[in-house]
Amino acid sequence: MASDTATSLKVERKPKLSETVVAAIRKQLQAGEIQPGQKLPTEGQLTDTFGVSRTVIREALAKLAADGLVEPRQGAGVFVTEHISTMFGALAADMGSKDSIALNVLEVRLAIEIESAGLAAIRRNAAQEAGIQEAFFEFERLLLNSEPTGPADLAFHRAIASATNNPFYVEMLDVLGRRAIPCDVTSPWSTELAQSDVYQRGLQREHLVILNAITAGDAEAAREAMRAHLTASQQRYRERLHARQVFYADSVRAAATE
Amino acid sequence: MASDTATSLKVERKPKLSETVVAAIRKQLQAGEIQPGQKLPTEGQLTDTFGVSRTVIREALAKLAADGLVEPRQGAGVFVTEHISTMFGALAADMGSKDSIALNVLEVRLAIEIESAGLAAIRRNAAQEAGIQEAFFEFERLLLNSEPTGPADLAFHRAIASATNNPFYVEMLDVLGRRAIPCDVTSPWSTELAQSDVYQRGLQREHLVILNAITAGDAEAAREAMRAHLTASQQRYRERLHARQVFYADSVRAAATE
DNA sequence: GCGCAAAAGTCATCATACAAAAATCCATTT
DNA sequence: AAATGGATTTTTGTATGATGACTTTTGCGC
Repeated sequence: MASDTATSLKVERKPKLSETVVAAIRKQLQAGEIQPGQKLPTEGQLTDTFGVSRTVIREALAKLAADGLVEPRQGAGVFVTEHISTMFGALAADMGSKDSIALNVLEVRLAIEIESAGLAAIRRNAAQEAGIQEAFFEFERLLLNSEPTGPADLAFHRAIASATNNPFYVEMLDVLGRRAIPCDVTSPWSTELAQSDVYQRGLQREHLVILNAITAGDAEAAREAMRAHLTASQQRYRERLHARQVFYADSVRAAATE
Repeated sequence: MASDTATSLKVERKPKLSETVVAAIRKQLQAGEIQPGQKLPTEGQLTDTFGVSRTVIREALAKLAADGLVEPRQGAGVFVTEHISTMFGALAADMGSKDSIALNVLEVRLAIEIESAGLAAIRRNAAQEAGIQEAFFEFERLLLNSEPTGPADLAFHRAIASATNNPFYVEMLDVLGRRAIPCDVTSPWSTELAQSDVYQRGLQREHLVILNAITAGDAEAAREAMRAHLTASQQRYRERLHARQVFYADSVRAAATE
């Protein structure tokens, strides 16, 4: 009964065909390959390009329509919705890669993620909960193998946003996360300290608190755990900025004295 | 801009068959006729009970699954999700996808504003605190003069976002607020009930709690007050959507009998 | 009883056909 | 020549039947 998720380390869900199609079209829409208000290829064309039946295509389009990304009109075609991408476009446009901006964006992301953790604790279903656990254990596995954990970290947060059943949370996270990823990933100056084992162990410990709160269905605890995690990440980010500053100062001084 | 539907009083929506089925099943789920974790009737049975093709049934089930209410398992059946938020299911029950999107956006805005209230309590400077107070008393003045308070309400929230000293918060608020404004402003269908004096008095009372918490520098209290305010607004929004639905149903019935 | 294979039930996908609405084309009319 | 109106085509919505994959249950042999 309730022990279904107890021992399920790997969930190995069957990726339904329609979901892959949804992902593909989503990517195209986010890349702006089809402008808002414009018509998508017809169902017939899509069946050809993706090599699946019209049933699958229709299911995928229905899902996109449910998320408000497209809008089918009988006899006319399927059209890209206006407002969504413009919103994200506006946001994504004017944040560069400056550190001060990154900190501000991180702060907005904090707001989004705290609330999404709380909602995930309430609204998640079994599959979504399994998805979060899966990402958690993937992080664990990579950590033991000393492989880069960045993607798994992102996947963990993304799974939580997805468990809110509000598609805007995950979209928001995608847009914000692409610009300012707090933890590690491929920032050119965070190669050594940030990737240390104790550092990542600490991350995982914080993740566990979040995971426990969500599986327990405790929204308040989930929010608090996520807040603690992200404020700690914020702090680590600041420290790294400071460390880089010190490093530069030292190198400048060394160059002057030699 | 968004007033394209203002002059078209009649519902120009063709209710897709699947949407009818979705509404029906949603109502059943909400009524608790099928307990969480239990299996729904099979697709074949549903085709009989609703008198539509299996295509429609599948589309409806896919939509319910997209909202996280049910969870299909190949070879086993379609099961009701364990942790369903009755709130969400209820509010998305019988409205078009457009309103459902608006509610999702509103939910994101809730996340942003809660955190911004907390930050404003900590980071505000004297001028910003004065700005928040000014907006508050402007609302009061308009209320006494029976003038529309919409802009002042928006200004109050904007002043709080501005007091975070993080420009992204106010920008976020602008982008989100332009799409889905929860309070009142110029929604074409919120002319009477929503503008009542007691309604706006209630808003102002909630505003006061927020203002007090911010001026006291109590971030936790500010967040809680803002959360209370916005969830209450969400509730009011829901009720208005429902009222509109009833209105349309009445007008349709009247048109049929005349 | 227990284990295992067969069978039935169920969702996922495919293929085809027709209906309905919109867009386009074209002929008729002004 | 321009405009109007209807016929044709395109495209989504719905219906139907069939097949495969997966899950659950049943039944059989031991």
